[in-house]
Amino acid sequence: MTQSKGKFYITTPIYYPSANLHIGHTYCTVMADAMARFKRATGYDVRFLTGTDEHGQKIQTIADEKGVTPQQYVDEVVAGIKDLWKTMEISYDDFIRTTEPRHVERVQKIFMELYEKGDIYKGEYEGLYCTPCESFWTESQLDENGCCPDCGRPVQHAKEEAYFFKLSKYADRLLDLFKNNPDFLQPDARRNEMIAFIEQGLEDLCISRSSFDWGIPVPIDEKHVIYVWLDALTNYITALGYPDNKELYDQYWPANYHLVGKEIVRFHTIIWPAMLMSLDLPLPEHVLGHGWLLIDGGKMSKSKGNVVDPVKLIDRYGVDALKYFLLREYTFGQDGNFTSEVMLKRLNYDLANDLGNLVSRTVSMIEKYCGGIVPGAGPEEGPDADLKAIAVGAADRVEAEMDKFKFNMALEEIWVLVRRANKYIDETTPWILAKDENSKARLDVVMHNLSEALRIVSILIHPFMHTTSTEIRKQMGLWFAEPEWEDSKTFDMMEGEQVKKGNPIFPRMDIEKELEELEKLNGPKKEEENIPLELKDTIKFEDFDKIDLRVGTILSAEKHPKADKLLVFQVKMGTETRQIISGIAEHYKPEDVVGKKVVVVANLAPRKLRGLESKGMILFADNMVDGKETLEFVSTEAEDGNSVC
RNA sequence: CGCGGGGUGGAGCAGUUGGUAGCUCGUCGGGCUCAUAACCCGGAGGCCGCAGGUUCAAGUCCUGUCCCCGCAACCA
Repeated sequence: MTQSKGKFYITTPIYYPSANLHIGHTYCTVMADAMARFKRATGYDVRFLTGTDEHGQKIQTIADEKGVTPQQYVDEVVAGIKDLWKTMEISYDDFIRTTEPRHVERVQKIFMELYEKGDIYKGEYEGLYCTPCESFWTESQLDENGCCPDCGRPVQHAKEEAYFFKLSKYADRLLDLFKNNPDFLQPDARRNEMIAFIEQGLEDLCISRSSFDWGIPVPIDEKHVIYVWLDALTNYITALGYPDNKELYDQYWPANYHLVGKEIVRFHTIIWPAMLMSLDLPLPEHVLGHGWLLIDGGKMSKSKGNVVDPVKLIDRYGVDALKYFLLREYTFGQDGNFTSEVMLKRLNYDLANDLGNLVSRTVSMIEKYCGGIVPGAGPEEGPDADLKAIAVGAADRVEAEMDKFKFNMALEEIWVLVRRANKYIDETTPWILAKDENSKARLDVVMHNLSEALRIVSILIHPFMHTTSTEIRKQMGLWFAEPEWEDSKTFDMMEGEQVKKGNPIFPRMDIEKELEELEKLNGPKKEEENIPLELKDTIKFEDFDKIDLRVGTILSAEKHPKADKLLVFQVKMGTETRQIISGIAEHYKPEDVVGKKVVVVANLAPRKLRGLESKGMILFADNMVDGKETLEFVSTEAEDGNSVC
């Protein structure tokens, strides 16, 4: 075993269990896992942490809707998440849940530490309050008339008691952090964003809430619960036992890498460091913000119905295929497009054609020409030297790329070797050598060299796809030995192993057919099974009856002078003509809608939109055509002013 | 002048500190038959959005400009 090169602490975000995880979460976790395994393989003392962030109003609301307690609700979802990670063979060392007593207690201690330092104070969340909306607004959020941006009614100055963290106090030190440590946050582009954010002025952070109670109680004030920042971010140290059981903490903190999505970079590079500064603790060495997986160029979202479920892909293609694809296809830090076709192609070309086929042809030939026994080394000829050089040097190149978190390049380096080995077969033409008894010695050398190449490949891919690695080693007669990273830097280790042909490690797929299958898996099947729609809360008939729907005719329409997305309509409903504004400018030109008969919510409270009043709401149906969203009028031929029921 | 990302051969992308423009797929032609109709070789195809500037030298730095995409402001 290699001597330890030191500790390596890597974390994923703790995920919010308000829904099942999608491929984006999987992506992040797969990267962290690959890095953790790679670091373990190369001799580091690794700690890999993931978990779930389980408090907050949203969870409480969902649980209420489902008629269970928040704890029951998160227990169920989290069990599912752990199952997924188990299926995906994620090698985390610890899984922290923010509802666990160890976390709750430690967060409260940390709260007290900050409080005693004087960095938490009880203040008043002061703002402009809209009573009907139960919302606070800042000056800049108000509409042009100084009224509530939600309902357009006047707001009052109001105060609500809350606890604050003195974030502003650390602005200068945070700026220094970014300016003196260019490696702290990567990719670079994000750094400028953060600096700009700090320079525009940091406000103290409200870290408690009294409007809901699903959270960790503020230790000195039972009316409040600790809000997400202090609760969630601290998981990275509470999981290590800070502050009361510091053995692991002393061993692993500061984190080498926090892996996070680009949407939460700010929390991890401003709020989190500020809290650590206040606690007088070392800061994480690096925060890496990865990009998003986009579907058809847009964000994945439930409402678009384009969420990609990793479980379906794993069921069909296997864990290693999915991991390989995610790590190979995308550039760290950048958004990437996910489509089934791109994935299937990648799997076919790289895994089936290149790697799978290489294993298959090599094992076949050893069985056919060498009685299934890997021959020993022999004199070097022709392309041997080149193959050896690439094979033996691959590990260093992989290490260099992995140090930069370039998973795609690291895998590419391995595939350079895979392709070189395929080429080597063509160059040495073993099937011709086999025809001549005099070439037997050369044939043996060729088979030996190919076996070595595959042995090295099996070691190199182990951190990324260990199941495949194991299968290759099984077929190559190396089942008895654990892959050791350092062994990938030496040639000529094999002799006498008994190879055994198995099933293709990655069967080639018919992409057209697979696409159809995937389509079936996601699409119309639902209709047959009559799966209930995901709906808002059920309302009573009396509630529905409050809505007065009327038929109207659009007399005129024009673009809102001060807004891109809004159209201003004059709608005639029987005796009355009134102004209604809708956010459909991206879908309709004003001249196309004049004369349309529409259904209007006629008794909706008026509201100002960008300065103009809208009295009511026109109904539209959301329509997805070829992945593009359009809006269709809900129309009728009935007379203006008549009610719709 | 709200914030940010991006514009590189037909498609999708890489391009580190400036030094002959790469990869995968597709396409055209060829080779091979050990292998999962897989593998290997070769060709065609790019004024690196546009215009200036710095430099011996710029896709790579600077300025300006056009276009696309997120987010935010407004989608009752």
